[in-house]
Amino acid sequence: MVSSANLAEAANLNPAKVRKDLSYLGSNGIRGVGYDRIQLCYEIRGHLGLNQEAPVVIVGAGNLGSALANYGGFSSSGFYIVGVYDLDPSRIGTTINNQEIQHIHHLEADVAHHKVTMGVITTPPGAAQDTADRMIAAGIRSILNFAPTVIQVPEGVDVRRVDLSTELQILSYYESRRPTEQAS
Amino acid sequence: MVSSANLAEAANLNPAKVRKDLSYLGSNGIRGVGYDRIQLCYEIRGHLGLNQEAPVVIVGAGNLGSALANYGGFSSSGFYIVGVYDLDPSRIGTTINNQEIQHIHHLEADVAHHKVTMGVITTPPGAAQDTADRMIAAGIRSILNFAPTVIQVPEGVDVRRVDLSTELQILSYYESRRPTEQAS
DNA sequence: AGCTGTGAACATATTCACAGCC
DNA sequence: GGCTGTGAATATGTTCACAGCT
Repeated sequence: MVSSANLAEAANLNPAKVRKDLSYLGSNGIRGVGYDRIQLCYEIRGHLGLNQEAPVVIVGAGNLGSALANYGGFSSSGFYIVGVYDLDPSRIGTTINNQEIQHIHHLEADVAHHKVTMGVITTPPGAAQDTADRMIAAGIRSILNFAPTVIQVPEGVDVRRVDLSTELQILSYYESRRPTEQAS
Repeated sequence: MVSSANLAEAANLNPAKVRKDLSYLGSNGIRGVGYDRIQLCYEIRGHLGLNQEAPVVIVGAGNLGSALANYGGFSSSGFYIVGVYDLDPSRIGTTINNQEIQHIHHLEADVAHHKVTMGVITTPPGAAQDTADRMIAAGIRSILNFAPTVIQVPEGVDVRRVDLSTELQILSYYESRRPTEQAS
């Protein structure tokens, strides 16, 4: 069992906020006792839609694509990597994390067969738009774009662009605002 | 020149919010006209601390470390990569993006010499804590941790943990909430 | 005329504080 | 006794609306 005070401390939050937020998932705490960890995890994962495995494809088997295919948290968060695709013949047929890299022309059939709705773009910037077009034509409706390019998509397709340098900028912002530690 | 209405449209925001936010940087718009793009960029970059180059080190020259070292936006956002470090002899001496990968034992001297305050951890999870300890001992005060591990740091050191699967989870959440498109 | 800067109005988020249950 | 669930109180964030400058 875990109390709202425990959770609040771990997350640097106010206990009342923890309780109020959890109450939106339906009341699953026990008064005088706290929350059951197992049930709570299940409840939260359910609300986030992580209890059923979602199939994804990764296009671009460079360093970033390989890193994602290997990323432990990726598969453990309820995602199932249907395939990793590339154009470069020297990469095709090699394996990353037991995934054989496929030629991009396998994309359409795989997406259809596994009913894939989400795609990850880890290509060089120049290839990102073409990749997105191809994904969308194949039936993908949600795209995670790691390429440093803004891609155009039709109405109804959802894109999230992730810029890896943003986090460093945030860190740097706090770093630049530190009170200068000076001997007095 | 660009108006708050232009910016608001591009960012999917209310014009008043744009104006209010920009007003916190000091009033640099011209009434009846708008904001000067050049000056605005300069002003914003200045406030974010991106006008001076900040030195960073990357420890872990695997796929993710390599991807970061190559990442265009990384260096163009005002960061200067002092060095990329690893333990694996087969990686040391190879180059990524004109950076020769160094043995980790060069870390301390490089951090001191370039007055590095920020470090990026892209090691396997098992090595993350040791890496952090070593960075902190060398004088680093802000750490960006891509390894899927929670690391312990002393008071006064700032850590940001980045989980690459979080963005996919967010995308997946919206995907799961889509109104089901059904022929009527 | 057209757009900024900003107080006032409104909306949303967080915290308090306590009744209710175990 | 101890912890949840939640209305009421407070704090924060957003938008309106308009005076004031160019």
